Amino acid sequence: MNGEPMRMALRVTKALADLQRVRILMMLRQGELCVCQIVEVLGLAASTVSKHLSVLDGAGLVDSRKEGRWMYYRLPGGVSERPVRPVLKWLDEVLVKDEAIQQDAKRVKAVVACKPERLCRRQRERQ
Amino acid sequence: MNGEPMRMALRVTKALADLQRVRILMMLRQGELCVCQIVEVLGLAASTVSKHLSVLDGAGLVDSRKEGRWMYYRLPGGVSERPVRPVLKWLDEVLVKDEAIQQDAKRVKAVVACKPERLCRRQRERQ
DNA sequence: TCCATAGTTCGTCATGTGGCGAAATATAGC
DNA sequence: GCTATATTTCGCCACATGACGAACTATGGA
Repeated sequence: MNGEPMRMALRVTKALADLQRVRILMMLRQGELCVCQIVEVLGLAASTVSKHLSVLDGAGLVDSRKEGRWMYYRLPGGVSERPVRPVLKWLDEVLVKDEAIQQDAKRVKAVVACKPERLCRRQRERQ
Repeated sequence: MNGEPMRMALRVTKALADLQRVRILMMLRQGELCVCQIVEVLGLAASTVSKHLSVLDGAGLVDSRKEGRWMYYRLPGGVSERPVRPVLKWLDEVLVKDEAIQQDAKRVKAVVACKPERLCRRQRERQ
């Protein structure tokens, strides 16, 4: 069984081949976020964001934990970090200076200041 | 002007998000190859391979030179290598043990033993 | 137990991408 | 210059992917 490495590698590269997913990964540098927080920053439907997160998860690019009704995602750490570490490091280096990424970072700061509960209510009321 | 880094990064990740293009990059570790040699190993139409190469080129993942009627592609070196070096290194590490990649390597060895002229003739006659 | 609600899954649509063969382009050799 | 030919570009088709809203699932609190 060794067609695995290629399948793994492609899962990672395909996961990284999308603007929104890269934005999510960069946002997670600031710490774990729940889905509604990511939704708030990206401005996409929750279902869309959830799908993106499952793709990132499938590629081992995020870890997650459930806390009550909230699902928190974070960059992988420890053992799970190993295989993807170099790619994430590269992305980080390349994108540090990206304007849009810096803007996202600001919005993340604002968003983590709210409790997820408030965010979710705002999102519901918005439509 | 600074939305550039993201556009660059996505060009790279999208270029890497395809099996055939990854195979090509791994093949080029053994040295420069002309299009017909790559066609021979991948078993795809020349037009398809050419398109893949232009995507890789657009992402800065290959350099090229023209020699007569033949176009040679190689992994980037020197200055052009810099921005993508870490990703290529990662890919290399992940895929060293991949069976399919090792098989490709063998076929590359066989193919570089022929002169491109012979290869091209064989490909023409094949259909 | 039942309701409210965060997140996921499903169905659908528009767009993007990879494949091919045919036509176009560029170069070597006559 | 003309012909042969390696590669690229173009037009087309089939399939993958990202977006949404609706339906579903699971969890906390009344």
